[in-house]
Amino acid sequence: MKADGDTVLFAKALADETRQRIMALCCCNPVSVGELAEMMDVTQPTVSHHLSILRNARLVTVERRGRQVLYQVDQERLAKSCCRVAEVFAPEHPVQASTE
Amino acid sequence: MKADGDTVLFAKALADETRQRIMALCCCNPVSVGELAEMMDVTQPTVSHHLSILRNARLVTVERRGRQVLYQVDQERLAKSCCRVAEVFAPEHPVQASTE
DNA sequence: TTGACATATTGATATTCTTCTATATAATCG
DNA sequence: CGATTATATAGAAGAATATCAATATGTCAA
Repeated sequence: MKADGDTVLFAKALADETRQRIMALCCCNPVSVGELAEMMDVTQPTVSHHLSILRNARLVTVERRGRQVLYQVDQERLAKSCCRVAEVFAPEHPVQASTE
Repeated sequence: MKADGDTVLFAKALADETRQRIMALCCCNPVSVGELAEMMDVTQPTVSHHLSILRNARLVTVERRGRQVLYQVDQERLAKSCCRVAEVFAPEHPVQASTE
């Protein structure tokens, strides 16, 4: 398997401490933007900005609930991206089964 | 498993197209800095700079051979880092066995 | 429709990162 | 040692990114 833009997009989306904190907070249940901003020491626009990057990399799912917008990590997608990175850069390492 | 600086360091090291190309070129056999620079359209200092970042994240191993320095992806370390990311941010996803 | 609330977008600023040229360090050979 | 080759480091310029305040957009309730 060869590298392509996907692996770069994925790594860039992951390559920020604030984004990783956001992802840790909404890895296992939907969380609103406001809740995220409140739990972290950054402003709401900053959270929105990071969420848009995560959305772009398809690492989160979005669900509107009234006036709130709930975000949650797309665990399957994230796990697949991780596997893909391993397949590309560590192809000889004994590893989980590929999905292709 | 909780996130820590390691996952950020790992993602940042991976988050550059040039570095991913370097890693693809030396994923499966040792390659010298000069060879890398020649195969890519960047200068030798640029390659050295990126290699130092990869070294810092322990994603490559280094071996001196005469005056050349050979770099190679540490596949085991890379695969483990990938698994760790999946464990942290997709803990509920059915996945490869953890090493701890 | 108006007012209140939740999120997204804009624009500005500061920081971080990538890349280059120039130079230093390290190793080998005559 | 001095010359040559290979890699690393330093310093600077430009691009990309993170963050904030201000504001726009969208949604609900009265």
